[in-house]
Amino acid sequence: MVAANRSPLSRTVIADAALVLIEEHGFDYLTMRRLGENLGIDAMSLYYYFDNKDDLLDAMLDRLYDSVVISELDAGSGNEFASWLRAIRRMFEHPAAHELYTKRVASSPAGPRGVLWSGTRLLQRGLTPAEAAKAYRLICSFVTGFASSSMYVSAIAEAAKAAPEADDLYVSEFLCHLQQADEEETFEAGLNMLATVLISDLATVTAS
Amino acid sequence: MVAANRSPLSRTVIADAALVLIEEHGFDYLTMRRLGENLGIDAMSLYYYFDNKDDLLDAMLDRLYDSVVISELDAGSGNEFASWLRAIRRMFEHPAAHELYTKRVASSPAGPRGVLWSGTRLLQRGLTPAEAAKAYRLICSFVTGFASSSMYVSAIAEAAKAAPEADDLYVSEFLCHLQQADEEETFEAGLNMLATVLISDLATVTAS
DNA sequence: ACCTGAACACCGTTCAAGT
DNA sequence: ACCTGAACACCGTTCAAGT
Repeated sequence: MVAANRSPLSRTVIADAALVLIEEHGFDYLTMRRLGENLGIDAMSLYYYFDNKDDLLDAMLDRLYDSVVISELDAGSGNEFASWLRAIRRMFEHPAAHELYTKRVASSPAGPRGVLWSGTRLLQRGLTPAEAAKAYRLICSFVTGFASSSMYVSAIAEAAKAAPEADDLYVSEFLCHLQQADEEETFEAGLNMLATVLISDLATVTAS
Repeated sequence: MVAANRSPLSRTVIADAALVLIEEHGFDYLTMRRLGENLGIDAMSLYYYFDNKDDLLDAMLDRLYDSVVISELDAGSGNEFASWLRAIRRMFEHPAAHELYTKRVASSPAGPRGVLWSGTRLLQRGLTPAEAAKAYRLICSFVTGFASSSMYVSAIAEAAKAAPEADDLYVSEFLCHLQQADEEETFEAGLNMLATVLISDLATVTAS
């Protein structure tokens, strides 16, 4: 019989608990010991479910990816690709996402899943494999880069205001716009640019 | 008199030594204790030069930025901005760059330096402050995102080959192209796209 | 099958003390 | 001014042992 005061444990349950822990206290708060305590078990019991901490991180990233695919796809609308990219951007708003992604995407099952999904969509749109690869590379760079830079542009712009160059009126206005700009609007502008150049007319970019 | 068997210490000398340590052994190898040993001093002496480890990391990122600006600028060629972006991409080839950038760019002096430099260039090209802010956001997203994804695309594509979807001929060709594509050529395609859309004709993207 | 507890080899950091 | 060494409060992980 399972103890009444806690749900039965599994890799998924533990990974989700770890994500919540980070939501509440930040990435560095997550330690095996604290996670164990939070789940009501000895920290070392976690090694029954995971080989090591990296294995846990991989599972966490995979859970984040799950939440994207399940919730966001309005499949068949003809624009699933764009809405998937928007969902990825939103995924990166989770305080764990960026660190998990850069550290573990190469080893988590989430990595292949993302590439295969995107690649398939691009090929369906009629791109050749070579074009699709180049398009994927540019799109993925923009989306992940945009998401990461979201986290610190505002702080950097704030710090830059103290520099002597910021006495210049245009420069200081530039910095203000950097802080106040609507993230979603800017992201859409980027998607727009990518769609225009890559999908309907990739050849002009491809031809070096 | 300074001991003959080592150069006099300073923040700069120590930060450079830390960068070398990472080049040789990877990011996680860098600990205060190992860095101290490597410099021939007690690890705790490092706290005479740095408030804490984050302070050291900030200094390291600033040193990486230094190497970019000094070496790469063919100023006055009319295309300093593009060559600066290329130099940033090359900076990210240093095994410490990505981790330092994402962790510390918000607090290192390198952050403001980069924003001010880029902003000034964009304004000189005749963009309004609002246009320059949007352009900076998109360019910065692409350049940093491209640099980070360079580190793992190939590994992800390799892993994806094992998935059942990769039995499809087009998909497997797509994955091969992803691994074999010339990084520099793809990066140039991205720069090209940004320059075309943002700098000579930003308005069409800006107008939502 | 699932969990515990002691133990090991590390961390970053503080502080009083040395030259 | 520059450096040391002991000490503190942590880490991740292993392993033999318990139920």
